[in-house]
Amino acid sequence: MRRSDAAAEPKFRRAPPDARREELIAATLACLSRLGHEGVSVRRISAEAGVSMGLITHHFLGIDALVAAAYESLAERLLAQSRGPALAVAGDPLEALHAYFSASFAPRALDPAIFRTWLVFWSLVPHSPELRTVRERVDRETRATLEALLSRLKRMPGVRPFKVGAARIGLSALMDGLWVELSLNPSSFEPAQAIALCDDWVHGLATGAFPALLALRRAPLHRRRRRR
Amino acid sequence: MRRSDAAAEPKFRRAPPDARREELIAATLACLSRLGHEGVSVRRISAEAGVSMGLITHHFLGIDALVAAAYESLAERLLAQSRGPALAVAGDPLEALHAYFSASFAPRALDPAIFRTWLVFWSLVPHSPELRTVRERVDRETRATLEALLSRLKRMPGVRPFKVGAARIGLSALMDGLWVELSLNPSSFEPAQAIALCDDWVHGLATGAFPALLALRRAPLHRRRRRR
DNA sequence: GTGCTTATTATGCGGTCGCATAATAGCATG
DNA sequence: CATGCTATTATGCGACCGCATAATAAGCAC
Repeated sequence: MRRSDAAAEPKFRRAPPDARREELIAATLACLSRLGHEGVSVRRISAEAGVSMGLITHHFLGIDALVAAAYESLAERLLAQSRGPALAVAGDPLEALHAYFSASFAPRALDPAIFRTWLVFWSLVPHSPELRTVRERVDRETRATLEALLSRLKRMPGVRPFKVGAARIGLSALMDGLWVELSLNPSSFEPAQAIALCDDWVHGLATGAFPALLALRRAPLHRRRRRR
Repeated sequence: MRRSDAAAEPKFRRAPPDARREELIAATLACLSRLGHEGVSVRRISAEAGVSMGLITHHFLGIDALVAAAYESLAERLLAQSRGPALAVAGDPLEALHAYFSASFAPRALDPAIFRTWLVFWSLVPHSPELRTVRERVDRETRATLEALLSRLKRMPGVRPFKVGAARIGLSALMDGLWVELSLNPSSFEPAQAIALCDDWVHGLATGAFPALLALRRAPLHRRRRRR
């Protein structure tokens, strides 16, 4: 094989660490979305990335750190996809929220593969400190985004005052629940209905239909009474 | 060891199939709640039950059928725990719904082990026809329960008419979302707040705060128009 | 008791897993 | 063109996996 000596192509390419890390993250997401929890495997992920197993332990502290990085990557992407359209609406807070809902229930957000991936993350949260850390940061961003939108709504004239924090809990729960059901059983209802239910919820919030969420004027401390 | 000949205890006991099946289901639930998806293992489950691996394939068509049976067992138990208190309230539909919420967010329903188990079921749904079948039946029962409660509410004087089916979708999504968040992060809010949010949602529904859920009087067929 | 049914166990096989360790080679630097 | 750093591969090891198959024995009918 004398001829190949000169044109011998390298047996592997040496990539800058950051690029390699991105490749591994992409491969991880591909495995998780295709195989679910069975995709969490050093062998599978490295094969998907077209590299050898050792690279994972070399570029990450371990498989858990890699999965956590993948979680962060996907979560940031999804958040950006929902937040972008919402923040693009400058005026009416109701429309901004509607844009957020529409983007959150767009087809690409309802891809079953994403749900499969998410289940893996959820099931790893209790056992993986790295994943829990990432999740806390991602959660904080998501909360901040939703609370910002709700705060805009609250400042709108004619809107009954409400507790932003508590409202965010309810709204994100409603959205998550709708997303889960739609992911598990796409035929159970239309995405448009999910959006309408979220819009309705916001409407109820704005019109003061939720007694427990109303921001009541607090009495001065010395006048507070505790029911017994 | 002549002595032991007479008192030789049996090497195993022969159980009636139904009882053995229950034991295996219990062992399965124990493994799933303790180990999550790693608990789905013929070896682990049979060890947990104190029997040999072969028994699983003997009493069930396979591991998938066993897991499906475990899903059904747990789901029925949880449903009964929530439905019982709700149906025990004969009078006020609002109180019946409140009882349903209270039971659904009681400590035993928020056990992290249950969530871990549930994640396994969810992630198996796409791949296991048996599990999907069971899930459809369980879902139908849950839907029926909630819709019955909502129908009672709808018949209450003074309550604005609404679409029961659509309302059920929203309410169960809200409940599921709250349950997921609480299971993932028990310290993010109090169970009592989850109950209050559900009560609020029902209050909004009853007072007609949800435009898209209002049961509008339908125009006669020949007068229907489709917007373009 | 005796025998039959079948619930139950024991064992082996091929495969994949994570991990550790040693060898290799790309590539920048001089 | 030589050299060193380190990204990368290759390989072996022990453990666990699901599955299949043959052997065993519990307990009921007679």
